[in-house]
Amino acid sequence: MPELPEVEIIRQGLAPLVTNARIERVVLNRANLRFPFPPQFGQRLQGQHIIQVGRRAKYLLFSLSGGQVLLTHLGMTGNFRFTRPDPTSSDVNHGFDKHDHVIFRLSGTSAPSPLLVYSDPRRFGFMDLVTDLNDCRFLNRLGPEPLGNQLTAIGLHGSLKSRKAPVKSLLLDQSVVAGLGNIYVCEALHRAGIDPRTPASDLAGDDSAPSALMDRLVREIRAVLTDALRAGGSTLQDYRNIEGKGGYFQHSFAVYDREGEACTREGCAGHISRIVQSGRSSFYCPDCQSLEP
DNA sequence: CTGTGTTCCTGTTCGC
DNA sequence: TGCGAACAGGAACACA
Repeated sequence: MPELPEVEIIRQGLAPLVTNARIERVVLNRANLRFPFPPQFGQRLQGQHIIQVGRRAKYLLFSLSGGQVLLTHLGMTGNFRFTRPDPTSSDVNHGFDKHDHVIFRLSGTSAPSPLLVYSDPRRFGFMDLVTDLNDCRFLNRLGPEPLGNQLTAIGLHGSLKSRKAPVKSLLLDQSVVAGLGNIYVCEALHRAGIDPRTPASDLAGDDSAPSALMDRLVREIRAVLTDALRAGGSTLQDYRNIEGKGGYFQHSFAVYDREGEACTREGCAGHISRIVQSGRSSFYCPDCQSLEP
């Protein structure tokens, strides 16, 4: 479940290996992932050079020499790796498996193999070829990036003050804050001492200025993402960086997937609860995450 | 517009 | 041991 830190780690690993490389050939092993590939997807990529690898929210953006952008979303289980089929291997699948859906053959790469493979068992990921980044249905409605200075307490206050839905649900909404997923929303709310069920408008308060708690929330969102980045992301089952290695931030989870375990906050004797909000698990400590702002 | 529920998909885990 | 059910969840979409 790659969220912002995991996608950013992949971007950082991929960028030095593919920047300035040429896409020689693209092989699609199926017609669609979550969505159909765009028409002539492979042909339109072939012969183009990769100018740079960027990221917006959980999207990877490969800028191409022809001016277009290859947009990829990893969904739940999407991943990139380089592979070199070993001709002496007895592996009848030549190093590929049934979930390797897209193979990019590159030239001019410093990677150990010219074959960049996109695998995605659950196929929640997708790819698109975008002509105008300012007119892309996937990017148009995205909210501010939480790292950098786009996300502010004032801005978040403005987005949440009129909303009655639980703050947990809204932080998962990519149009409110871009790049958060279930893990980091749970962790940020715990760090900020906010109950995930709190109506967003209660958190925002009546004032036109952001509350201290809103300020705290923004700082904790940044902090948890920064900590996760530093740890190389979180690996539950699928996530791997471009070198095939997992991150280790999962060992620093305070609440996520810790139902029944002791709260790690100093001085708190609580135990982590799991509830379901909008069909998703929320993990929190009932003792130190308050419903009252 | 807002909030909620459904849907897609497969691998893993759990209960009987 | 085996089998089906439940679960995991990003985000588009449908709906009230």
